[in-house]
Amino acid sequence: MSRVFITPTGILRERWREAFPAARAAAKIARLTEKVLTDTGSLWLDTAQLPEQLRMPRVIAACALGRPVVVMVGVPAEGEAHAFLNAGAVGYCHVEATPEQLQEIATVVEHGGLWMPPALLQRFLALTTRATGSQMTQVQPLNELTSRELMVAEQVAKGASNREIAEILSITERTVKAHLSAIFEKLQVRDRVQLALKMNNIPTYHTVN
Amino acid sequence: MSRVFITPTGILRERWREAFPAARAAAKIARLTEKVLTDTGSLWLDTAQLPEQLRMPRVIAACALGRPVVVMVGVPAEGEAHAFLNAGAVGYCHVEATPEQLQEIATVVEHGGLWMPPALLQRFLALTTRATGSQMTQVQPLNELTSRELMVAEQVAKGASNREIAEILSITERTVKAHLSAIFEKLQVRDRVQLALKMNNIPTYHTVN
DNA sequence: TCTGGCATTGTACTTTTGGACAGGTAAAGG
DNA sequence: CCTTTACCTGTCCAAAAGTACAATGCCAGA
Repeated sequence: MSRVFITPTGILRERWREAFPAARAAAKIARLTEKVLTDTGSLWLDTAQLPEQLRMPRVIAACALGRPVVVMVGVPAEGEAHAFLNAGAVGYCHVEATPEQLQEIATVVEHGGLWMPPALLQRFLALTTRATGSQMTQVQPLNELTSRELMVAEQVAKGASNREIAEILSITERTVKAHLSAIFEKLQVRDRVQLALKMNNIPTYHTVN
Repeated sequence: MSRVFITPTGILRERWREAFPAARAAAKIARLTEKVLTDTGSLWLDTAQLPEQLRMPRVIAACALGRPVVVMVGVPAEGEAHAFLNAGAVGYCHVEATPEQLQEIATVVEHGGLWMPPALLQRFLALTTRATGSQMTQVQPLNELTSRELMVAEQVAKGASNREIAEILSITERTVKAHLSAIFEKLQVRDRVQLALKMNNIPTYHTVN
């Protein structure tokens, strides 16, 4: 378990060292040694001094390493937080966070949690609730589906092929098709792509146009 | 620090005790003693056997106590997760979660983090992204796509057929296919359904299994 | 008991999709 | 000028998806 800080200067800040005496620093992701890459523990990305257009690529690159990534920023911004977390980061905090906070955050993200400033979290949840609130009604026609049909639909929603669905439900590929035909009819979609999107509450080509 | 489980039966499940040997159980929030109320540690609310209309009030009541609340459900549902977390809960998991998972979750929420199943978290973030309209978050290897390929991919993401895409982009259906082949290769998906899902930041069959 | 809905599967057929192989053009850069 | 890259198209083929028509078995409710 090791904490690694990616920061332009390549030097650990005082508070970082306070929080994690064993922490290491690197100026670039490319500089990381094999050993670090295979290790566990959180990865901290300092974007405070980074030009804006460079931040997202860095976050993505950091997340690609497979370790939980916390993005540290100079000025917290909601939109940016969205973007980074959506890109795979699991933490978003201020560069000047106190050592105690840093430790808390590390604990959280290293155990599979998500951390961001409480105020931001509040905003996040409010937003998603609103987003789904309006679309909850769209899930309604799912009631028309029989239990078996629903199982098929759920698999399609995850991108499974007919063969895979047949395998999973222990039925013939033919039967899967039969269910699908019924589903298309009931949900008023024309193919599996639109079904998959509908199951995920995503507007499709024909429902919007 | 104590963990308290609110469950209709008032009896701790096997795995809960395994996870937290010192845990306590209560049938109702009103039954909680003063001592418990002033203590710290997480509060676990079992809603599996609870009628639907009773759940939300319970969650709200539990959150009012000021301790981090984890809601445990029998059947995870996105809309419900939203609602509960928005009501103040900071954890959402299955009642049958393993002791190890429970411990992880406790660690996270007791350190100010948010915990929910990874797949759900994905959906959450994707949703907020769409809700806020921050398009800049088209992440991942989408960078590798050429402009034309991106146009095709975006149409697929909306559920369009090859013929429709050809029409929209004023090219041959054959060309659409050519672009699609390139896209599949670059994004590591096998068909248009998985592409559509990936474009919408939704985990697919093979990426989760 | 009869009926209707559900689940299942079959054969046969059409459409759509995706891949293999093989080109052609146009723009950008060394 | 030559190479690379993106873009576009063609033919051929195979697999997957989807439809039409038909049939069987189960089970719950009238």
